[in-house]
Amino acid sequence: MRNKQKQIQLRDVQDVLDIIGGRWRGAVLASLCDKEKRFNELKRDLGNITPRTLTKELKYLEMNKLVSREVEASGGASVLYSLTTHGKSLNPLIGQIVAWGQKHRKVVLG
Amino acid sequence: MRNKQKQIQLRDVQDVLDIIGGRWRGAVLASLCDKEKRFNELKRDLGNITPRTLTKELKYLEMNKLVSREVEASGGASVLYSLTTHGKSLNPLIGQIVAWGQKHRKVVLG
DNA sequence: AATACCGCTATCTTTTAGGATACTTACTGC
DNA sequence: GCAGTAAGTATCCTAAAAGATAGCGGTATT
Repeated sequence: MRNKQKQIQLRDVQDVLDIIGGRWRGAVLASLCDKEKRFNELKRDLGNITPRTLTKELKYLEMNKLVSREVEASGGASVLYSLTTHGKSLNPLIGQIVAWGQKHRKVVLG
Repeated sequence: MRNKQKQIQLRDVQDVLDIIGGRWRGAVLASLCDKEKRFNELKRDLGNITPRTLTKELKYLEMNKLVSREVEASGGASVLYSLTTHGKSLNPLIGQIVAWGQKHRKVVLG
């Protein structure tokens, strides 16, 4: 049983790393933590992500219920991406990641 | 300034995800959180990782001072991999990852 | 001497992620 | 009606990650 538990944990770790891993997903989420954003705003924010990749990442995150996409009804074309409640629950996790990252840099460089 | 801060955070997130990200690294670390292990023990633990990949991941983690490798002097060939102090500092983070992962599965499936 | 396990390394192939670039549709303002 | 911006799609290409498979040097086991 102990072993089964462990297997589940490993699966959890892999799941989560799948979600926030990769070159961009974590960054997209982190950027949306700040506030909701539009497509091109995100694009600028992330520096040199290509639209193709950004689209894919956003779709993936939507599928995983972390991000919601809403078209603003009236006015010009404008789509808002924001974190869902579930997505927001990642916030403390990302906070810890950032904190550890800063510590890590010191350890490796120092 | 606010924006610069944000840039730094994004870099941190990406750094960390580089380390614990990918298909296997997080799982290797999580498995070692439990206790120190030998090569084949890790291999069995992780299910279907190939030796080639496991070797590479372990080397990477060693380089980043997260894992230490020690050959047991006497007796049969036996190598112990364990977390360094720095590696252990990842423990709470991994704990949170597991916790969030479990919650996430419920949200996505439920 | 034969078998078997440990800790790998080597080679080869497949899969995947992601970049580059161009194009499209829809609306706004002039 | 033309340019500009937003929000993407479509197509093609490359590099890197990881899988499959085989083998090797050592030890210990019988």
